[in-house]
Amino acid sequence: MIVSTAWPDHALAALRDAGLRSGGARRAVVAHLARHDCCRSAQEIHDGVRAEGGTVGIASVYRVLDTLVALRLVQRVELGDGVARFEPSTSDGHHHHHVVCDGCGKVEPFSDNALEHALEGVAGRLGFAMDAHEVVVRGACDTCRA
Amino acid sequence: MIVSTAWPDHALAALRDAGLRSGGARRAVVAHLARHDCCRSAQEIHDGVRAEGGTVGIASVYRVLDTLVALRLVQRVELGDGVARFEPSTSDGHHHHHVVCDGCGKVEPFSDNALEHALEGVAGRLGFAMDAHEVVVRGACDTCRA
DNA sequence: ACCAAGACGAGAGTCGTTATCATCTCTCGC
DNA sequence: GCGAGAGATGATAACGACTCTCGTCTTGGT
Repeated sequence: MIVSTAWPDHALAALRDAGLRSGGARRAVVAHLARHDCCRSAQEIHDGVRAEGGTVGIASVYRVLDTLVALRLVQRVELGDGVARFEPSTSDGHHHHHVVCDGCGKVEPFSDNALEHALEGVAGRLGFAMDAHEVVVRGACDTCRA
Repeated sequence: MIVSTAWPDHALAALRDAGLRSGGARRAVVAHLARHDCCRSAQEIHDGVRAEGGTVGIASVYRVLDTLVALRLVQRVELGDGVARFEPSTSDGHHHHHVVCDGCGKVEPFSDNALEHALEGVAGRLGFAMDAHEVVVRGACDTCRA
């Protein structure tokens, strides 16, 4: 779950390797994502960067996120509230999923090997070359249930 | 995967049990869902009902779907394209998930016991009372890969 | 420093979804 | 069956997330 501290460098290097230039918006979005490694919406990123003095446009945020997703540097996450969220994807293939509490809206990450194995089995059985998957568990957290 | 042929009756009965009335829009949406048991968007339902001579408003479709989801008669599914889809949820607890082909957009349902067990294990470990979960597998189907 | 390609920001536009409100209809008590 | 009121419906306006467009600015190579 820990995003390597080298992630922003890795991401910027990958952008360059892809033949893309280094612009202010890209740097700002990458830096912001690196500081908040779980589930940031485009709006949150936009506001966050602005709060730190940057002047990125919301369009640029979406553009940068699009690029990062295409390069598999960022994973898009949909929690069912109509807002796409984004988080850095680690290069070592280790990733996590999310539980959402219907009561308080709290989001918590988790990872589970049995789950990953089951998904690989399913993909193989169906003749799919799985290159991504998303799991969202919904329920009531212990405090909301009390 | 097979939706019981009794689903529409079950759904209408559940609506009544919840103290709700039987209006034309509810019957039309339930009937349409029963005929297409996998992944229908609100727009598709609206168009489908209209094509059959009904006169439901799009607002009513969303309202009815909202009600059905709240009563757990219908499951909301997000495949990542910004459109919410809906399908009947069987009363016996048996449900399915979806694989989406990034190449041709084909959607296929699947179900897997190991996956369900893994999810239950995760929820228990986190202290969550899981009452729903959604899994989307993304990849290339065998024809798109060839 | 110059220049072309590319990146950027602002704002308009698109589209799925939700809220509003006046009208209609179902259900219950008579 | 009938009337009344609560609830359901449909058209439309409003909303919000996201995308497109376009003119300007920056980057990186020369």
